[in-house]
Amino acid sequence: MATLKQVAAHADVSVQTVSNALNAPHRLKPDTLRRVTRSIELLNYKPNRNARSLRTSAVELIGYCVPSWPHGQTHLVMDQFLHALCTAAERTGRHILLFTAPTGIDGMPVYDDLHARRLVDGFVLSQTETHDPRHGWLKEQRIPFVSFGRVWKETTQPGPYVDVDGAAGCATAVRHLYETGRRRIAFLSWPRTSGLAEDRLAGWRTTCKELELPTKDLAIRCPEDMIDEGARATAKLLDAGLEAGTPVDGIVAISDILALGALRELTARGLTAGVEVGVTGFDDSPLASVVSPALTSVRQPIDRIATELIALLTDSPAPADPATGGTERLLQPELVIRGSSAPG
Amino acid sequence: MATLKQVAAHADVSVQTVSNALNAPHRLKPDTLRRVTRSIELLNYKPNRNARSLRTSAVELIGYCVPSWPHGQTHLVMDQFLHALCTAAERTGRHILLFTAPTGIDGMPVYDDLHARRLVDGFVLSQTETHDPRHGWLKEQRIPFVSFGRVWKETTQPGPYVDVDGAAGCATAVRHLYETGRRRIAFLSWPRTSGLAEDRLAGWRTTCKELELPTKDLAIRCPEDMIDEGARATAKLLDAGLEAGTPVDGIVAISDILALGALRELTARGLTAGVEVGVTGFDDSPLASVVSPALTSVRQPIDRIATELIALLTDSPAPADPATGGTERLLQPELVIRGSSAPG
DNA sequence: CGGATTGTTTTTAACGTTCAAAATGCTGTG
DNA sequence: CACAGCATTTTGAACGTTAAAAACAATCCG
Repeated sequence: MATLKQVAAHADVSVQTVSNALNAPHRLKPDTLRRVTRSIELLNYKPNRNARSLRTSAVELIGYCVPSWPHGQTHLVMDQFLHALCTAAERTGRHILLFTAPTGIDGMPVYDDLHARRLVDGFVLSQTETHDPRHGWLKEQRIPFVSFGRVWKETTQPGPYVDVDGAAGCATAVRHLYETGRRRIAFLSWPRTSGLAEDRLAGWRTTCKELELPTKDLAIRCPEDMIDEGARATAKLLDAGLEAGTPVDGIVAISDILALGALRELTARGLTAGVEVGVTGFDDSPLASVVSPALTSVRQPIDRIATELIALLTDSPAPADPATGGTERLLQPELVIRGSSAPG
Repeated sequence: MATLKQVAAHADVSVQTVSNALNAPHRLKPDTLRRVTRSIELLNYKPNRNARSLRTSAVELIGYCVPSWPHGQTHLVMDQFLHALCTAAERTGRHILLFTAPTGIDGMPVYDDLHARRLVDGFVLSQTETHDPRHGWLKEQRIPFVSFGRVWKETTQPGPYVDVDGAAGCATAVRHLYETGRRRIAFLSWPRTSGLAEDRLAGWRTTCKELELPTKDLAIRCPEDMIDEGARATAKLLDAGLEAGTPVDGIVAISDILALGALRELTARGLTAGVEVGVTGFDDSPLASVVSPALTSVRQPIDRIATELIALLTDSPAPADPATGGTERLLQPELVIRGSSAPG
């Protein structure tokens, strides 16, 4: 494996000149640059990143803690997210280093260790919890990080974040169902403990109010994100609607999994999603396009999220430029319309 | 951030002694060791990995190329796999570095680059294709790697691998259906181009022959791994069975997704999976336990796979010990029985 | 008691890069 | 022609660690 020294000898210049050819080519006389470049190519020289990092104390690696999920639950778009994050990191010459850690504050020693040993420059957090302690901790330790997801119910965010406007996403879903003629639109949610859930729920409620649609008894909290729970909640909604003579004709689900449950319950009752009842999901997971009728779903702009995460983490500290907007980015999701809400 | 030098000064020993305290504690006098250890803790010293790597030229990082999937397809167990891989790597003090690369031979320069710049020591490959060119290439370049998945249709494997005995998995599934009284067991497969598919298909066919069950016209190749395709194939099987007066009563699917299609078609026809027809999937993805009836599925031993991958990659070159079995490991999957094959 | 043996600690020199400062060469100016 | 000013290149030192060899200390044996 060629080293700077060997390239220098080959090109008959000093070691530093070769280094400059790579890191500050404008400093070299065009002629020298050409000669050095040729030697680099000839010897197939690749700079040793460890030596570089030792000198500059920057490793160009970003830590990401691979979430471990409660049994039966999976992040259906995690592979998309990781791919996007990698790609975004690579665009800046960086890479993603995976690690595992206990959840919550118990995991912080691991983060600290990775940073102290100089395995990573900083972290991308995801799976932000309502009172996530990690952000404050990292900030206190002055360890660089950026979060995918806001820290809910805190007055101030303890660091830079990128998030998706879940309220807006659900609002769009409600409006879409309204435009396709639905007038009694229910919401399948998660337990109250999740800030994420409250955000999306609020989007549904506000928009229904705006459109003068009913909301009473139309929001159901499923204890877990499972198909069965979605089906059960849907059954409850349909039954109550029939009894009262005001049938539900739209269902906005907080996740694709719950929406799938709704689809299943509809099918079981001989109803067709997209005809009698419009259904939307959230995340546009791979499942959405694979079921039938295919599921209308709110898609998070994953590539954009990844790009912004990397930018916030690696760009020079907080350009107070109001145009790019400091260190907080709220991105708008997009509704992908398929058969479950509008047949044909 | 404390360095060896500072710790050495604090403990009043030489730098090398501190280094030894960490890397070869048996060489120190117990008394010295105690003193040094105390200083290390007091100063909260963490060795700088870059400096270490520079000196030893081992980075303790393993590269893994995050697969980018054709639209609509996802590896439903990828997050489980990554988690297991991380954990296994961490047990040996290593970590996983993610990267992206073009598929096939076009991606090799990326692998070469990462290795040459000393960002990684070696690679874990997955998504092995039938004539995967990567293995041979890496071997030629003497870049360490290990593969999850065999290279099919080659006389010799160009490197160490771990794989799951798909034929055995399907055989188990067939036997299980047989034991629950099924006598006409079909197989939902993928296109012929996949070695993986042929392996699993062979397991089904052989076992049916052994049990003297019919196989003619009972294997269907779905062009894509999608729920719809599984449903369509199932419909075809059920129709043909009815016509001939010999109804299909068992379905072994090569993936959970296809099995889900089978479940859907059964439901659509008013049949109950696990009662009239037994259905099994492959991979035990999160979906399997979340549908209803829950899906019986062949589970790959993911943790074991990850452990063996890391072991093969990092252990001293090929212990020719026949007990642990050289550099090729074929692991046995396990059938997870749920309602889709045996109600109640 | 001398010398070999073993156990413990220190010294010296690298690993491959970049930073900061110094040196060199060149151009133009008075 | 002396010299300031600039562009280009080289020198020397450092980043934090470990390998190898050397030094030192303690123990054993005849």
